[in-house]
Amino acid sequence: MSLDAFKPKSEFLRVMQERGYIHQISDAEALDRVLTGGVVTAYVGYDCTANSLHIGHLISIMMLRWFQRAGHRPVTLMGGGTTKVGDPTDKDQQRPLLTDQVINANLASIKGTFSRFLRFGEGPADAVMVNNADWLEKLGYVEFLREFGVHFTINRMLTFDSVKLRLEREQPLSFLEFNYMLMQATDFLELGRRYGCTLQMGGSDQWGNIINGVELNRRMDSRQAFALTTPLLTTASGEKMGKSVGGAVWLNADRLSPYDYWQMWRNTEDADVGRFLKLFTELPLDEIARLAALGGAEINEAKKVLANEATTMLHGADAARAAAEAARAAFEEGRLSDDLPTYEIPRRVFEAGVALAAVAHEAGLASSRSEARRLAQGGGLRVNDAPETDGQRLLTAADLSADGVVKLAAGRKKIVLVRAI
RNA sequence: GGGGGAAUGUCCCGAGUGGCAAAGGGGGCGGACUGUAAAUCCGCUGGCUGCGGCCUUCGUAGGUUCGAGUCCUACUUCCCCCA
Repeated sequence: MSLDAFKPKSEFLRVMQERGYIHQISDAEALDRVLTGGVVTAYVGYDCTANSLHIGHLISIMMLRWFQRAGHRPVTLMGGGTTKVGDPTDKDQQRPLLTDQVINANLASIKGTFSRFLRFGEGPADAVMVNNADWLEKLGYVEFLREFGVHFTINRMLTFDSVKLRLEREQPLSFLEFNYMLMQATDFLELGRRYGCTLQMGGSDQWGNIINGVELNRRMDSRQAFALTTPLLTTASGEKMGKSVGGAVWLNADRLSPYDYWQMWRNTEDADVGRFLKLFTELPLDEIARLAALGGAEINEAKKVLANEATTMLHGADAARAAAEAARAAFEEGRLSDDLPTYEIPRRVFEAGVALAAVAHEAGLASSRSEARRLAQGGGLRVNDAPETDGQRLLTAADLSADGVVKLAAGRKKIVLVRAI
């Protein structure tokens, strides 16, 4: 099964292959035939453990987008039901169980992201969003066991990585979590029955879970279904991708500002530029090849294109332009811009004087006051561009500009405007 | 059922004669060098602080001791050997 020699005829698989989205396909030739034969329905599942998706989800969202562009129907499956159980894949221990309220709030908060990438509606290739709580919660335990449990052997389940790794790492795997893969498999079956869905996509870690669904479709409904997974996204230096100022790269603007999102892309390593342009923008391949070939400092132009394109897709052209301009002003001219992250403090606090470390902490430049003091001592904290090694130093009205703003920076790239109100 | 081991800084791996805020890595953050890159070198990496200190950490709960990550008891989870 050499995918390298595989020459897909379908538009969708051709794009997937050219742009580097494919890690494994269960039966590439057969899937290719189905895709050239008419409209196909495919789904990706998303759990609701947080109130925002993050960059790790973006690659699969882009796949659904290309899928729709090729004339097919994407389904986004929200794991309202499966999140109650928790996917043990890649986790050393069970996560705290989430309540219905939290799960539903998360689900609502995530929904908006998809509408930026996919066209939803009633047409044949319009995207559909479903929640697996709709069918999973109706199932009774004995019914579940009799209907689906008979199709799974413990012997086989123990061979899947999600289970095997936990056992090998000497970590407990609860019976609750052990059921997760059955639930995901029944999702695939249910979507096959409801929407004629025959393809499930996801990250490479989902391969085992997806294959279970493929087999369940065959055993129970004699439906031929397919699995397609993407490679794990890492940077050229081997890091797992998904870091930005202070943590995960969230897709919701209230968790990571468009400016910081833009910055994350702008700081891509040279060696990743071409790969990321292919995965996270829709620029033509020849244009990407040209950009990725830029040498030396010129490749910074390619990084800006990447940041502009990716930010536009998620947050819109206006937000992307504002982010690009704020970054240009801050880094290329040393000017301030209103689009830089801002933190507000009552003016009278400045008049009384506040410890620099306290402000730096509250404005998000350090995770504690102690850390802010250490940052200052190490020479990484700047007030209005002047290094300040004493975290105890008081900020006063004298530090404010005419506009009532003081610029704080942690390192070269983290800048916050503290505004007196 | 019996016997022997293991759990450490809430990111990970890991050392730890009863005096320990606890060695060393990795990761992360900051500095230098650059191109807002990589590589390299250097520093920091529990919280609060009036900088004199105070508080909270070594699977969980008790106990011994002036003092416990270190000793004792019970419990939880995992590994190995015997049945």
